[in-house]
Amino acid sequence: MSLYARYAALLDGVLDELVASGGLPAELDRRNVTVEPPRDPSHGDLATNAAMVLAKPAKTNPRALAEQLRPRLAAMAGVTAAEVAGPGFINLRLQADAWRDELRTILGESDRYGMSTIGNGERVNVEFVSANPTGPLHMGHCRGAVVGDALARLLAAAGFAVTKEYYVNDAGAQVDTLARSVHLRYREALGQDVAGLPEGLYPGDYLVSVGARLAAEFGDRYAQAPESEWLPLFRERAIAAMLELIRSDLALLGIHHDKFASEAELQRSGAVDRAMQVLRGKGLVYQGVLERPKSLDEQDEWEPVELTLFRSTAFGDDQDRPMKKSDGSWTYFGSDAAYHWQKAQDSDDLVNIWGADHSGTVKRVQSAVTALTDGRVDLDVKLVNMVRLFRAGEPVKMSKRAGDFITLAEVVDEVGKDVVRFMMLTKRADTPLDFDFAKVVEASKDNPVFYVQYAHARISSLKRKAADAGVDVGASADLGLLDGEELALVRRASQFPRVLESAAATHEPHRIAFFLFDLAAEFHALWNRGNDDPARRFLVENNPQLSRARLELAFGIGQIVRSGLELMGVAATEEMR
RNA sequence: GCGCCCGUAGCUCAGUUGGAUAGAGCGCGAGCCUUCUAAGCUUGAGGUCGUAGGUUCGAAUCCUACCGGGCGCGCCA
Repeated sequence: MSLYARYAALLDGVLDELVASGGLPAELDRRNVTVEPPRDPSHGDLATNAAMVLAKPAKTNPRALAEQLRPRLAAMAGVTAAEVAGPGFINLRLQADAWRDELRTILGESDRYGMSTIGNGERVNVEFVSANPTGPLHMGHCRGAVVGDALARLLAAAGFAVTKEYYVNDAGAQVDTLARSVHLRYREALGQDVAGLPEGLYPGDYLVSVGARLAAEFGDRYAQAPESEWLPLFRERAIAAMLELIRSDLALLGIHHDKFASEAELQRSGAVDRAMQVLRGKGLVYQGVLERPKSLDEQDEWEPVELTLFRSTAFGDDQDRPMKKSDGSWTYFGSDAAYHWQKAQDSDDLVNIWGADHSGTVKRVQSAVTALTDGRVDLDVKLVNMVRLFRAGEPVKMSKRAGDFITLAEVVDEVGKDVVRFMMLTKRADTPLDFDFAKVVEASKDNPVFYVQYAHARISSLKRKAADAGVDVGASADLGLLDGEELALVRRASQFPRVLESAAATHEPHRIAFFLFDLAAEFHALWNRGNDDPARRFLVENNPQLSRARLELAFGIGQIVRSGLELMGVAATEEMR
């Protein structure tokens, strides 16, 4: 258990005592009571806002309550001083040994340190990527893939039971286009002159081998046949091939989904019908005509048509949304509503990672989830903004036509999985991100990937060099030899559990990257002292005891860096090359 | 016109889900180093947190209204 959690529990006990002795009313809401490291280290090791939060419901003022709490907190184990400060904070100073104990805890718990149980085993479904199965993944998908996977790792580390899911949009018009594109490649493979690519078909070379395989299997059987004879077959084969391609692209990033859910299968199973019946039973489905869209110009044509609508306005959406088209087939939203209902069957909470261009559809799906689960399940949609690609400062030009885009595989091939993953997490998901092929592999302090990896490599180098310095890493260490400056690094590292919990709770994996950068910076600063003063090095010549203690410190920091990188899905390097 | 997101140092961005004197990197200024603990180090300046109100012990954070930017807004996916 981390030090912060331990003192939070102790504080809770003190509040219980105060309630028992009549100093505080019972039944106070303590949820907002925190035990945190003060921003300013001169304020001590820990600070609590208990007096400020509880004063009003206890019908007293913060300073008075703080004075009441102060002696009791000062008497807690390991506390050397408690002072009331500012508007009613209580600052605690701990024995220096408290941080030495925390270092022992880090080393003892190793990769379990910081793992949390706040998830309480709740089932969370994280749906991400879900790109249409019509081609390889490109950079537009990359960020969502990394953010989703990192979030899944975070939630698992925070004690949630996580399912990673991919929704395969294999029921719309796009997969028919895919099938026709493959049919063209199939005829091409048979030696027919297809005379250029018709408008609207997918041009990518990745379909050539799919067509060739079909030619090898079926010969010219479908070359002249009417579309109705080959379309379903070609569609099925093409989708399977594209999913294989997508899976291998994701594998390049170390990403593996637990479940691939098919939209077509969902429709065939009748689940979409059932979802609509449920909504109809709640009076939320009706036949109606939508207003003319506001985005249309005066001269644009528009025919009012009666449609099957879901009353999403009852849940805060701007307008009701069609579930069925006028031809009787399902809209994308109709399927999606049922799909989310399906996910909600065995989930307590849902998370979707979507491109920011889908922001307009969030509310209708949330409305459907609320309606179908009677509010039991919450859907959080994380919107992921675009990645702008640069080469040494120059924007990489990409035209949508002719399949001229940078694929995920190309990027991973050029800079490596770990660099891609780390960079995708260096900004909040909902803001645009610049990705410069030159900068992300630069070996300098400006490059956060390098900077964090470098810290870990330095620590790993100590392991290799210890023997040369006559230090036995197996021997016991006297952590009493660590000074305040060194213990400050432990203080920083010990915030890892709190960072993990907040990142998991807010669904914001980038917080881990920022924490690791700060920790690495503080570590490098301490390391650099050794440049001027050899006595400040981690391995001190002719002083195995001191070296031993400092090694423990370094290894503890290394453990946190490793754990953090693991959450991001980034390998910790042992050596820089 | 409506909805969502964003607005924090010259630039790119964090900000512990309402806490104390708002942080980091780049850039800029000033020193230092020329090394094998390597791909520099130390330090300084730089802010009406878009604007104006409100909520309260306390607001960059929550509410309202404006200003500015992005995305979206037929039965597409």
